[in-house]
Amino acid sequence: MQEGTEISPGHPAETWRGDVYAANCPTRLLLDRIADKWTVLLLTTLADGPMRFNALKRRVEGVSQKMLSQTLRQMERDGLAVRTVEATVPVSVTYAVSPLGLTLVQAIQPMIDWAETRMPEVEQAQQVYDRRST
Amino acid sequence: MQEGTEISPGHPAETWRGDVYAANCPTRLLLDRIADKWTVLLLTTLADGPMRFNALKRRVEGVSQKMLSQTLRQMERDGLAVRTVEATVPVSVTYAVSPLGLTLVQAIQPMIDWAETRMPEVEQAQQVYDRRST
DNA sequence: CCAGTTGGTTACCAATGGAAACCAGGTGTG
DNA sequence: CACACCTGGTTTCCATTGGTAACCAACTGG
Repeated sequence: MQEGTEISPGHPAETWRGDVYAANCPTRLLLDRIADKWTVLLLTTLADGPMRFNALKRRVEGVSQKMLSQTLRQMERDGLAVRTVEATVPVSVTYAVSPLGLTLVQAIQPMIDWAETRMPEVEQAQQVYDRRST
Repeated sequence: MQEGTEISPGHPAETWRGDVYAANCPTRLLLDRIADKWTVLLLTTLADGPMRFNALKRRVEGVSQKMLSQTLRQMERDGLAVRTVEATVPVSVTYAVSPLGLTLVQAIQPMIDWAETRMPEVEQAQQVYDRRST
């Protein structure tokens, strides 16, 4: 997830225009970064306001410390989140969404809304499918 | 991804209302299903029109046959895609987005649009980050 | 009869993710 | 001083996941 995510050099920009099919279109690149269990969750959580490392850990049920620090570092690298270290005692590290990250949160909001209204239909479809196939 | 994705029985529906934090809120459930490398890609590809198995494989660069069949089956179970077998020779299997799937495609469209316009900023952020930390 | 089409499944192996231990740096308590 | 405990991590180890490639079944056309 870290390596090989840069735009492959030598590919003219026009190659991918509109293709979700080509491996280097922007949608693929975006999915390479946010299509994991935690990034979207952390992004929306941070959208409610800046939060410290352990607060995030407590609030987002099920994140391991490892994935939390790993995902946050990646979000920082991608310019979606901002990490601030305050030299208090003990040291406190605060994470916040960047302006760019906020635009992504807004772009993802319709998907969240879809989940809230449509997930029951998905569950129902699963039940129908499972009953048919057993 | 197949097991443990059903709504945990015994959890009152009010538990998750609004919490992205709780493990059983609809957003988490949605992410459990679409936050992988292929589902979103296949969904948007199928949104252009129904397509046969091997056509999908050829068009979506990089999908293995295994993940293609696995992801399509899951999308069918979730009610997002419809699988149609025509008893021609050789047999032809066509996949299409369901009406429910189409509403999801529309819900993720803003995210796709974000990718098209904002990914350059992400790449720039990465370069700045990498230069700082080396 | 053999190659090639269709749409898969299976076996094997490398990479990813999660649980828990460990670490550094500092405070406060007995 | 020794010890427990807070902060925010990193490391280790193991289970699950995903990719590669081989195999399979059913049928056709040469």
